[in-house]
Amino acid sequence: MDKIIETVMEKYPKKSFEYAVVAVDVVLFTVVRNKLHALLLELDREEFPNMWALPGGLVAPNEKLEQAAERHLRERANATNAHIEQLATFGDPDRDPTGWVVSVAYMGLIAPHSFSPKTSTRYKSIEWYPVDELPSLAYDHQEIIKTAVERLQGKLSYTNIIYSLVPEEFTLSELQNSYEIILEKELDKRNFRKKFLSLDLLEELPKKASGGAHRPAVLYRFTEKTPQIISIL
Amino acid sequence: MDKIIETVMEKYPKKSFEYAVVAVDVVLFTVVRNKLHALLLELDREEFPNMWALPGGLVAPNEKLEQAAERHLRERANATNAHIEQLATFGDPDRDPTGWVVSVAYMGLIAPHSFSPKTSTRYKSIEWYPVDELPSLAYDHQEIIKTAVERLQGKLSYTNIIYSLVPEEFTLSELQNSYEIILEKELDKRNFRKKFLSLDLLEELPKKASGGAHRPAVLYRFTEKTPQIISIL
DNA sequence: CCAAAAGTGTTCAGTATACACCCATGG
DNA sequence: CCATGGGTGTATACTGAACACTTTTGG
Repeated sequence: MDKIIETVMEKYPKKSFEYAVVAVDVVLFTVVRNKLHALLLELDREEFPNMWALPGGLVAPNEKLEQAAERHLRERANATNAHIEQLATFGDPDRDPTGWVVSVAYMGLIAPHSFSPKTSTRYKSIEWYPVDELPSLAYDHQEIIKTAVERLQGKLSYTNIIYSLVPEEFTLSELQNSYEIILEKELDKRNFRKKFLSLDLLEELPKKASGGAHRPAVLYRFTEKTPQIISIL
Repeated sequence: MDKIIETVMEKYPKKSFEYAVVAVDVVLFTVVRNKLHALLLELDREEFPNMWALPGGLVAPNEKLEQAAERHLRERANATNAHIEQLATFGDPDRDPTGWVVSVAYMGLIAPHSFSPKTSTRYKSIEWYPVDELPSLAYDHQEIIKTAVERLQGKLSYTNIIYSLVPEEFTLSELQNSYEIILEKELDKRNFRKKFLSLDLLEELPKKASGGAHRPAVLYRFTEKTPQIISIL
């Protein structure tokens, strides 16, 4: 698989083609340090000095788009088991100065600390960036991230996908906190708990969270981790 | 522009490529005869005997994806002024037997009778088909239509896009009828009128609809035809 | 005993739903 | 005068929003 990609890379021309190069880019989100973060790679190319980009790359022939997105997340960032879904496709002729590259963007969601990003070749570094403090971004990746944030905010309100952004076990306060950070608004604690527990998506665990100088919180777990349409907030 | 496309068509190989061919396909919807219809073209190719396909075709280099979608609607079906938005991208390696074609699908909405489809070369005929009585479809166009119908149903409920599916002037009953057909459920007349009029999207016209053996209905018009997020039903 | 987060119910307002009859017209 | 679709109001249930104090723990 990688051999094919390298072959394509060598042939990658500098100008427009009659055929397009098809790429995938993934906006991988997680919530840490009270901010929504996206995973970014620092480019090591002269055309883009000190610029960052989304994890992604070419799609191989005989490869499905979603598989390509998963593969690049794995190869570039060592991330597996993220929930990913297609976001939108960006194909403006001038979006990549090196030629006609049509990029199918994906949104990925992953629980914090569930993998350790490691730099791959061709990149200087890999970093989680808060989406409101992004560095200088290559291509149209700024626009892609903006689209992804809006999609995430929208889907939080009518689906259960939050399950892929929190750890296996979590407290209701942590869950509420994730919503507040992503939706950028405060929620009422009593209303949130009442509503969320009534949805029957969670099971209470026998143990409790400890660790602070305060009353221990009950730990919960999602009973089902498959996407569902439900009115949440 | 067309010359470039023909050039690409001639080179269109029979097997996989390292570069993909990028195409657009449009699911153009309208509501007529109490059914949701999609526009289809009858193929004239040996590989697909008696099969139908969505209007669409290749994207030219230096062309934006959405422009390509509009152009193909125009060239293949003589349709202009449809509201179109990107739906999803379909890129499975085996979705097109002739090679690796990545298709960016669009959803289009157009008022009934607002254009006259005319057959272009390379197609035997062009026809509106009810989405629940589709003919045999080429490629993965069945799946694309299914995705489009679901998207349309979803967006009707939280946006004002119905404006692009009804004529310039319409009665509230016609509007309600469009909702009922697409959402596949009956709505209460009094509640529908109360709700819709309270949204302040419509203006009443001085004239009335005539034509039946019954009381003439007030005609309305959308005051604004730009997409908005609003809770409708 | 103090600080910190966990946990818990009720009231109110606004919105969604259910429901039935008279009106204006053409034929 | 009759068939057809147009047009109207009220009562009830439900849901979202606002709001403050007690509990449990660690230090």
